[in-house]
Amino acid sequence: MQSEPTVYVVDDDEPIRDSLRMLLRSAGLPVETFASAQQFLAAYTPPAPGCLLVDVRMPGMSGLELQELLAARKIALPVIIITGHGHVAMAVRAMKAGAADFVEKPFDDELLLECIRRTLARDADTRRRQSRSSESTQRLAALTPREREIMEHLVAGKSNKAIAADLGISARTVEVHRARIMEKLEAKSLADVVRIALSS
Amino acid sequence: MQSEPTVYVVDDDEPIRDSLRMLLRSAGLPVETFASAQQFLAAYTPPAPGCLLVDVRMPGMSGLELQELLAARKIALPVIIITGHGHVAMAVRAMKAGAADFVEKPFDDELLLECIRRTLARDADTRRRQSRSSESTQRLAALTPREREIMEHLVAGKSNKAIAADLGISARTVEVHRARIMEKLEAKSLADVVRIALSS
DNA sequence: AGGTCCTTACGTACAACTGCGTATTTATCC
DNA sequence: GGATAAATACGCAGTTGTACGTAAGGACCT
Repeated sequence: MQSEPTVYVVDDDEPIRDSLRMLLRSAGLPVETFASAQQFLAAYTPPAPGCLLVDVRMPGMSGLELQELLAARKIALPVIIITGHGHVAMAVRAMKAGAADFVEKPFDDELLLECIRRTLARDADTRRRQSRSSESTQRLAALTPREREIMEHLVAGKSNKAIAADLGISARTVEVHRARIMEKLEAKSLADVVRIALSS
Repeated sequence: MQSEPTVYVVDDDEPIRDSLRMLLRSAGLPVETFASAQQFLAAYTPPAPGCLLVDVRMPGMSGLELQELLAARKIALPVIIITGHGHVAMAVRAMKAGAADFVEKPFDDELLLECIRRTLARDADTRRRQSRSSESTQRLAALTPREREIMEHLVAGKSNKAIAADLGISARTVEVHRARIMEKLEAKSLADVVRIALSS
């Protein structure tokens, strides 16, 4: 069960949270608001799609720290940084750290919405791509160590005979493993196997 | 013959050009300076490696415009933007447009050097990766239309027979094409063909 | 007229796929 | 402890797929 793409707003200033919630809701976007990075982290269950709208200056964990923490945990939720007193160095740092955008307060409602929509669209796109590759990863995980070993030889372009010689086993055994690999990967041809092995 | 990675400095202010040239030369980095974007464009021969150090505010073409022009021409030279009077929106725009960094004047010499070294290192890395993929592209370009068509069927996992049936030709012809494909791509196995076809 | 491309047949040799049968080891569950 | 499943291993035989040498014809472009 995967949830709907949601805009997660994290800001310690309640009036701002409320106004953002109104703005986003009126634009038809699902919103959840949090008063701190900790609250957000407690509630967010990866890898729910959407994007994060976070203020830089907050008691406890700052927006930039939250961004870095998500990156360290390999959570690919795009982050839009909002700031009241931003300067260039901070913006550059955030963007280099992978922020989707960096917006100064006071912001124009329409521009912010536009920016959020673009970010959500890119996130959806990224997730579509990743779901395909994670499907490959899952199938690969179903292989036994021996099968994986033989698959690597296959992808390297070796013949069954050569693999058998390399591993000191009979060609027949390689064939059996090969058949199992094709079955587990749902591959109908060697080309499929190579594609799946490379796409993980 | 490929040139050495060079730092291309573009700034209309001569004292700054000179001081940057001194700084970079003393750091052992090859430098070329230009007074305008046009001068740089006239002298730069893609895809020479290195990085571009460019001021935002210049008569004629601005640094940001130059950056966009390079992107439009698909010239992958990393760009470091320098500015005297930058603001956050400009920095964000430059970074979103793919700038490697965005530095405010007056800058710290050591920090700038560090930033340039990182950018050069990343550029060298990117070029290594791309040279491998462009090798594939070149080989693929040597295929005739018919060979390319058959290669696509092969990569899709079809057998010679199936391809022959699809194209309404004899299996032997497919074999001949297949052999030519392997030869031109310098592939020793079907797995190699798939890899090359996917890596382009 | 020569070059490249696309096409084909015959025959030989090797490689791969499949079904069927067998066997050992290890892990897991009752 | 015994049953069961999964992983690993091997052989034979038959069918299908692939590789390659040789030889050669038609289309098209320069």
